[in-house]
Amino acid sequence: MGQNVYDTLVERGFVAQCTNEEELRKLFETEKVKFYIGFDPTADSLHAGHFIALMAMAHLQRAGHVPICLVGGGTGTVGDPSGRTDMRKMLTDEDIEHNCECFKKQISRFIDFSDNKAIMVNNGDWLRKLNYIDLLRDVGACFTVNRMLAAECYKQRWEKGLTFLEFNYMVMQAYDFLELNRRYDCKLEMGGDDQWSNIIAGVELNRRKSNTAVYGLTNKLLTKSDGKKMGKTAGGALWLDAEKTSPYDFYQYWRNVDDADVEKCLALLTFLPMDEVRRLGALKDAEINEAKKVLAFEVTKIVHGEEEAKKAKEAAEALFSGQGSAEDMPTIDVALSGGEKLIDVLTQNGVFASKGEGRRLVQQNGLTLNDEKVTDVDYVLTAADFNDGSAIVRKGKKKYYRLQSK
RNA sequence: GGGUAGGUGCCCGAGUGGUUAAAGGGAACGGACUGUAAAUCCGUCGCCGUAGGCUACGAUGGUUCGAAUCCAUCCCUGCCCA
Repeated sequence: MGQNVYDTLVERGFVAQCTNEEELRKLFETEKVKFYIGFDPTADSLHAGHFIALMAMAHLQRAGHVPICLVGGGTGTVGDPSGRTDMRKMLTDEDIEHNCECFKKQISRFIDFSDNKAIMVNNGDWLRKLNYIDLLRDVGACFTVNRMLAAECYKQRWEKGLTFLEFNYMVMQAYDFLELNRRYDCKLEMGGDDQWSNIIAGVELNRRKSNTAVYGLTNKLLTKSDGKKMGKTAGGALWLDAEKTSPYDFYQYWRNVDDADVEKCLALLTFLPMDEVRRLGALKDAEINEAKKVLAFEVTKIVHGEEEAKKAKEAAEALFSGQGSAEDMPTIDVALSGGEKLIDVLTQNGVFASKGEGRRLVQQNGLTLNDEKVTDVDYVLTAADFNDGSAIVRKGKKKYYRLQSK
């Protein structure tokens, strides 16, 4: 113990920008700080990008501070333009509500809400009731357009145009911070580094309206060493929902991160002590695979639980070490009535997006059935392909599927 | 409202009457190499398929033997002016 959480966050690589490092550090020492992070309900699951924020939140909670998890039932109706080149899709009220519920469930898995150790709020509760004129007079007067226009987060939009609707996002988020400060004495807002403009807007609004000193802190975004965003898979985002990204795929994602990113990920995404993180991160060449295994296991454990993490790990090791006969690969039921073409079956079950893709894969030697390369595009499945009712299909090098005859 | 530049495949972006399923790049996918890494190299990259066909260049109509390319109307976006 003893280390200031602020330093913990710095040491683990979370901190990108802070409004006032010295005062915030002091604040952490002198009181239980209520702090908030907002999550806009843009989809029905959180993803890897949110996870890093949740980890930061968890570190602070472990240090005795109180997280306020805000789901953006109000701000979600507007859509944050920060750093984006395109306008966000407008969501229906039903979608927003549904997504908020999904977020709440997921957040509850990472943050301890027992005994008022954390608070969950929805900004729709206050934003949706606001009266336009009142808000303009009360809050709008505190912002100058000149300053807003200078904000970094809109730069991307100068080419494409920014709607007035989106331009207001910053005002709403700033208002959230003011509201949370009034309701809960919330003194700190955190968020991804892309939120910096919105966060300082809130800090300034609090000062103007309440003459209150509050703070802002941004987390580094999860990027690869080459600067590209991390947490993207072929199918899009790396979701925390097991239905959208299976624990196995989730495990594999981290198992395969670049060498250069392993240490950073261990620090940000696991609770391992830093000396262990550094030890693992220092491993070289093939050795670093050990670090990746630890990373994948630890992250999967936090997100999906120890059971699932073990299963994912075992499945992966079985598949990659020898001939895989693991139970945990995606299973496809096949009703053999004679004449089923392998490609058709796999296409129908979404393994290929189209038959053309499957045909191509076979032509390029990328499809394996029970450890034998499939060379015939029109290969027809027979009972002989199934051992004990199942056949193993491998797509490319790493993707396995089990066909099960019924 | 006026002027002007645009809307092309997952994304960016060339193309301006036939040889264009549409250059180039990125992403993605497969192969080689490896450490289930990166980098690199090779291949693929609308759908169905033997040929061949079908669907596609904002939308709808039209001109033409033939249109992403020409015309009309409409929708959307940027910029400038009001």
